[in-house]
Amino acid sequence: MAVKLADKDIARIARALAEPRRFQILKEIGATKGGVVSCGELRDHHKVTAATLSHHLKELETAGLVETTKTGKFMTIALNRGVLDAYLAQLQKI
Amino acid sequence: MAVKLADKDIARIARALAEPRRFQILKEIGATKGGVVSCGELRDHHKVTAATLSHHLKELETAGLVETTKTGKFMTIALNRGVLDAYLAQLQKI
DNA sequence: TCGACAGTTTGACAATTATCTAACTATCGA
DNA sequence: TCGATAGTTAGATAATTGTCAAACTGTCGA
Repeated sequence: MAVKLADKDIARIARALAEPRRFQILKEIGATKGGVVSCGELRDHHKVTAATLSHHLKELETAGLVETTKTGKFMTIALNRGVLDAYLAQLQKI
Repeated sequence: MAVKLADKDIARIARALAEPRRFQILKEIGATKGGVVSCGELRDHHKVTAATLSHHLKELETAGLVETTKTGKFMTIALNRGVLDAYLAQLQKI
């Protein structure tokens, strides 16, 4: 069974998902093979500044929905399916 | 298979769920037998004015997550599990 | 070492929204 | 019919947040 999320975790995840751009980003990551994407790829698909993108990624990361790893200059963002699934499991139980 | 939701529908549902009080209300409705609750019961559990509660119920209804029926002076709110499930199904596919 | 590049942080601004009060509509019982 | 009660609507306010520009940090190649 998945981890039980506290109410505040659920709220944070829900807020992260409620922003259309972040939802899109998440779908984009999930659609790639391996569930991994580079920051540059995201910038190509979203007409926002790097600052804005950075902000959104931080929201997703704080919510636990993605994990980022930095190798040298570049960053890769990976979907954390475990957290997403845990969130869905909680909603399922409503 | 559940109904396919448009992106804007998903966004609306996600926003409805992202508000802690609304999430709580939804859980409360779901916890009752039959998935139905009266407006007064909600007022007992939430320390907000009737106006605020009305606002939240409208958000949930617009999102399709609940359906309300008015009989005389009173209102009953029912969880619409179909919409919730459709939302979860979409997230599942990410 | 230096410049270019990837991403972050900070501060500001605009849009959204949760909340309240007050006034309103509608229904029921006396 | 009147008063009380259930819920809505409108307008105001405060908090949150998506966005940008500008300045910053860290890394690589020349």
